Amino acid sequence: MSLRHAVLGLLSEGSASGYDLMKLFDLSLANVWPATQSQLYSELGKLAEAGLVDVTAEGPRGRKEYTITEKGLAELRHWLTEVPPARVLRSDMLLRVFFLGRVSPEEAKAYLSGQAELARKQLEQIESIRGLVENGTDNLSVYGRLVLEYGHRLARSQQEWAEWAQKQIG
Amino acid sequence: MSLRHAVLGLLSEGSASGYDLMKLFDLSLANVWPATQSQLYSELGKLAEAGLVDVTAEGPRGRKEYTITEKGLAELRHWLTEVPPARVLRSDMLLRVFFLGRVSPEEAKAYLSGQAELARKQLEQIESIRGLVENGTDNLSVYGRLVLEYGHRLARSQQEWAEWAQKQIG
DNA sequence: CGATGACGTTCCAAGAGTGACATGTCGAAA
DNA sequence: TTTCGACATGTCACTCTTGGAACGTCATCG
Repeated sequence: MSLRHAVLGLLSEGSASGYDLMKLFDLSLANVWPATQSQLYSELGKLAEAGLVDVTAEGPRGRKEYTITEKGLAELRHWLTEVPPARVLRSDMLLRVFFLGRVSPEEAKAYLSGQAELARKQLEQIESIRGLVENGTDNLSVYGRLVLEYGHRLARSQQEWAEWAQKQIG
Repeated sequence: MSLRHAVLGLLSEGSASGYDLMKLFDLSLANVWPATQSQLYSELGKLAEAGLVDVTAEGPRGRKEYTITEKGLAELRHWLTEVPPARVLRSDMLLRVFFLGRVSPEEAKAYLSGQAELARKQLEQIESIRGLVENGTDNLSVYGRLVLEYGHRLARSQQEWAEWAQKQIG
């Protein structure tokens, strides 16, 4: 049910077409709430039907510009302040750890060291992105930096954990 | 596609019925890969059809005991060692952070402090669970402790981040 | 002028996941 | 003996997510 709010959130920063939103998704929310093109367009349709957004302009190539309505804004605020975030952590990576006893200690260690390496790379990537969005005073940038910091801490934790976990084996 | 491997993983530690697996899920994998009863039973059906598990006994009340086959074990090992973990992080909690600019700084801070509190509680909970599974030398316990440690570090990171983030606002 | 690449939308099939409902059996305690 | 809680499986309808196909437009470069 959160894709709906992701879309409302982006539209609350300014009107956009489905195509625009796709690009926005890719460069801001992609790591937090991925969505495909087909999902986006169908969600926009539903949102319009529900009166949470309006089509406020039609451009060339059938372009439709969507604008959030008062009702949509109210829904967004309601979600932000009153709906408790549902935590559903689903981690393929951790699931495997449970069953590492099924393979040799060497293979288990290899898995964990692979994860450490992956986390290290991600850390680097985040640091490089950080430089790019250092300035930027729009809401999405300001709060996006908080999210980025979260990602940074998470990646560091993950790396340290994976290194620690390797030592626990064998 | 991972529920399938979660089930194979549990069955690799010993035969069990759907009902048994449900309980196992709840107390070990629940925080890593939640599953509902209906999902479990239908997955067991598919697994049996695919020859990755066998029904090796039928007990009272229609109980069916499932046992992993050689083919199933092979699939499990293949997944563990050769299939790269797909990382899909989807976080309702972080998604909201992006849009915190839509509400007042006070509300934004309240949200973050709520998250800090939640992480703190989770940390406590993990510490209490830790005491319970301290001993236990079966594979699920040994590797389960690695997962628990991950959860512990994650919760601590999250708490610290939420406290830090609050200070960035206003 | 023609090709190409970015723009832009819509539809569809299939698989996952959710939550509720239906349908019983068995053992033990009141 | 009735009733209750644990045991036990299965089905249904719905939503979410994925990935791809199909279709067409506009501007620009050679």
